Amino acid sequence: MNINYWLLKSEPDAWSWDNQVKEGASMWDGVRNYQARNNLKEMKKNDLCFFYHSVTERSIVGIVKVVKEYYPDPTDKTGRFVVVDVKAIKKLKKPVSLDQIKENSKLQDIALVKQSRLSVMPLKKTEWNIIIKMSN
DNA sequence: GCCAACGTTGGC
DNA sequence: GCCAACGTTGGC
Repeated sequence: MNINYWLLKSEPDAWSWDNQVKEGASMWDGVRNYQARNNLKEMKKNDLCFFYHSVTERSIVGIVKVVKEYYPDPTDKTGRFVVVDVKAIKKLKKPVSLDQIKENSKLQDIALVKQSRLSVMPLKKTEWNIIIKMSN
């Protein structure tokens, strides 16, 4: 099985890692950007995503797994956007901060660095592995 | 809290 | 279909 890797951003004030853990499997809703939506549509069951806290913390804090592939976002009246269901898998031993990511020359291509406003982005396996290493 | 970057909307 | 105006995101 071929797993793909992603990064999901959330403002911890709106939806935090702790919320995700408490909730178990839950919708990743509220995406209102087409590029991000297209990424959601690409996600397959069992794909893994980093959970990133934006704004206040600016760190990757945990890993979630896609447990249900995309379907229409019930919070979207226009019917244009979608959600996936994700579930918390594990917390990183050490959060990996945006600063650390920016300092790593191998991680300069990810959208977190290049396109700060995108909230759902793909990661290469190599990038995923580097970040995993940084968190240990 | 400010503001740059950028995506979206809507008038033309 | 262009582009100005506007709204939002997120780093600083």
